[in-house]
Amino acid sequence: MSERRYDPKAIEPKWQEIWERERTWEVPNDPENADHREKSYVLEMLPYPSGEPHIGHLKNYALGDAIAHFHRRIGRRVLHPMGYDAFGLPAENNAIKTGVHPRTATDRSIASYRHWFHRWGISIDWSRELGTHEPSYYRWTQWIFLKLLERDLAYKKTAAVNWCPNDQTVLANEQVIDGHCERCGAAVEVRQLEQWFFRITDYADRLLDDLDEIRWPEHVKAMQRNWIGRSEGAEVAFRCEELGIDYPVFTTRPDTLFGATFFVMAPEHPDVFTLAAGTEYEDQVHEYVNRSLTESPESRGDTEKPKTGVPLGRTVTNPVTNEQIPMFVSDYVLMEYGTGAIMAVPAHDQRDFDFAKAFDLPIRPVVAPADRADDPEAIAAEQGAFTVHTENEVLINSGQFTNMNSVEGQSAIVEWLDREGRGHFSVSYKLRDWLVSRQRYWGCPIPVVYCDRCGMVPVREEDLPVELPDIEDYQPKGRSPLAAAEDWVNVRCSECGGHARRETDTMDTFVDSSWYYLRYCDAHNDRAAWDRQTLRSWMPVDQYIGGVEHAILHLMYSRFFVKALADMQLLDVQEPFRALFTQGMILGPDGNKMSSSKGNVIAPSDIIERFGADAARCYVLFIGPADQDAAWSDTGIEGVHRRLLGRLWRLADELSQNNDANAGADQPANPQGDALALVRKANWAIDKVTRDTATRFAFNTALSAIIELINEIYRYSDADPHARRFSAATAASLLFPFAPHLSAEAYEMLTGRRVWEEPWPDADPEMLTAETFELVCQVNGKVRDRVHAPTGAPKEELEKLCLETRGVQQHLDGLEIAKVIVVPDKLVNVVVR
RNA sequence: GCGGGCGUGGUGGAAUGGUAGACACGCCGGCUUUAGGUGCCGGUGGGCUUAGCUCGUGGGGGUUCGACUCCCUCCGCCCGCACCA
Repeated sequence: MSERRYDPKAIEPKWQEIWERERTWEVPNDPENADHREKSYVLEMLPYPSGEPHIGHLKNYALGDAIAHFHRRIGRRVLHPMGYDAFGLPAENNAIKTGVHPRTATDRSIASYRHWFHRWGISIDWSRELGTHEPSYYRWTQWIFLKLLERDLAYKKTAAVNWCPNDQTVLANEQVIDGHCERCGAAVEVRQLEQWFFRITDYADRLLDDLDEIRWPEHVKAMQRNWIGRSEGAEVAFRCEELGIDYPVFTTRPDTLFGATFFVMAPEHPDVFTLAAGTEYEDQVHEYVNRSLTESPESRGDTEKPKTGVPLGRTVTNPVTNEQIPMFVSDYVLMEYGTGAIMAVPAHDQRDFDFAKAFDLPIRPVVAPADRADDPEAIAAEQGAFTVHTENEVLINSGQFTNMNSVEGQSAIVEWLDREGRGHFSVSYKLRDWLVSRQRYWGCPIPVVYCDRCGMVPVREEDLPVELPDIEDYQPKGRSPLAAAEDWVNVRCSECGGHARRETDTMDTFVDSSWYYLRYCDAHNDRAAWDRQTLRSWMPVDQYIGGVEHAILHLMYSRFFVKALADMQLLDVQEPFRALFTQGMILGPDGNKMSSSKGNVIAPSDIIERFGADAARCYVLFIGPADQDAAWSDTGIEGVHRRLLGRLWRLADELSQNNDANAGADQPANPQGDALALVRKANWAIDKVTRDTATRFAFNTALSAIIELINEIYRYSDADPHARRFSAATAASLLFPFAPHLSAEAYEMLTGRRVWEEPWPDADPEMLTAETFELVCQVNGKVRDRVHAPTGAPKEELEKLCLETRGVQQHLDGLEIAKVIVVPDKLVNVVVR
């Protein structure tokens, strides 16, 4: 007789075929909301198709799928689609190396990803599948670009931009990490180039404020707040009398204005040469500025290096003291923040202090702790008496503002400046406009042409898409490879019919992925990017799941898109992703990030081959809290394979052999003894798994509860088969979101029904409590005994039971009982002296 | 420097202010097996004078009848940002 055993290779394809054939996970659009079920849009970040999916993808989609399945079975109408972020540099770099068209390599990868998502049994509505590189998709990416252009939210300007010499393209600020290209790691250079930008800075305040409205992890919100970098302060004008020019500065500490003893400009400031012209420092300034501009952003940004700079040979007037203070140029002042010039307050700013020391400039304290305000000399004697902005500081050496606390002093000084016309309240941001043009081939063409006569002309909507032409040479040469496609570049102007040339830059791929979740809602619409009514029936995404690496880029850009499109009355939400879950990484068995160079890569295909998709999916969720990193363990997945899946399968196999007509799979009516204990355990598991899955995404503890239930069914091997069958069917039902194939198989064996068509089980409240419980008996907070007590017994009875126990008696010896705390149905604590 | 988070057995980790260590890995033992593996059952924080007692959640302090959990403080680690005025 051949041994019957759990065989995922037989089970998994069987169910995958059924789901495919019956299109089980497809969900129709319902713009009129005729279906009254609550909608739920569950979405994992779309993959970038490169090679084969890795273990991180498996975790991402196992997570999302568990949520999607759970939502379906609690009665929601679930949208769970899939697509591919298909434009981008890796495919293009591969094309340069191999000559294979990026589309060929990309489509091959997409086929692999699609294959594996099926093989993993992810419940996707495949009817909505899309790739951002398909003209039917990027036609609408171009349409959105034109909408932004119409609203002046897309614009072109010459600016100092980050240039990656290796990838031969510009990069967005967000794509520069420590002065290096986030993609290839080459040191980034600064170049003056004409580029396309999206005006995301217009949305800075709304992007900041609306973070309060969404359920996102605190650290992701913190990163976005940090990146937007809003600071409140004042803009103050410092006048250079010799040239008769006002130079505004931004400061967050206008209360320290009396301590501004010098003035510093960024090397990029357009006026530094004008200012230095004719002074003794003219040559030195030229030399210093040229050196600064050629220095790498990385070494310039080094906060450890000593302060350097050159005097400009001019002075400006401090508007409150009327003193003439000297002007300098120094590379610690950044052109891109504030006004590119600062007032320097060396007594209260470390950087200004360092500069003052290097150049022997006066350091004048103007803020002091309240208890030392009468001793300005002592404060002045202390080097670097830096302060923080609190209610406990007062202004000193500050004219009419002296003795005010620094908070009221700040507003008083700003009001005074305002009255005098020397300054005003102001807000500054770190956020810069989003640079979206790239000098590369494999991206969405920017839909504008440059007419010899009319200048820049947007492509007409009816002429979209501007299709990406095939080219011979993908090699970037400092301009887009598209520029060489002469047939494509040269066109007739849609305005005047004259000669025009196409824009040859393509868009940053983050533009493509900033709106894909909108397209899923109405994926086949060929008259519009989406129907507003249809969009309203699905948006926003109720649960978004992905890696934290997209905390700023993708998640900020998508929020900007939605707000801009909402302002154009094209959609009806203000935020794309109502809730966000950031999954932790799966590390190699050695605890390091997986990389082929370390040789610690676990390939999903091997794992699926050895243990099956269900085991792989359960293991990555069982390994630890899903938002935490965790190291892969081969023995760990074996445990899930054997102790969870194998044991459940054997139970189903054993119990389904029993054809006793009485042994149905529904909850037995009046269980007694072991059967009762088992039925209680099953209901406990229902309650536990439901709460862990619905509210906290604690899949690790949900799976633990299912394992406990299965262990219990084994332990009660002699219990009434009906109770065992019910418990096993319950385990299968609860396991379905995590291990859909085995669960479907086991559930069918036990009940003859399809588990995904069953509602999520409800715990029977009667079965969640027993008639007795174990009363914990404490003396002074220490457990001294335990005793069985009737559930719901009055406090007096519990107190009496506790005091009678031997363990408690032994610790009461000769002591006086001061107090007795009773927690009903739980414990009694006797406080003695 | 600023912001976010973390610190519990040999390991991954459990624990609405109420029995610390669920569940799993590993290890030990038993049964089944010709054997190995599989399977099933049991044990497994440290110490001690072991019916029990005692110590124990990074260190110190506090609140509380009771603290892994709340507050203060120090130490250590991880992540993000960073001459941002």
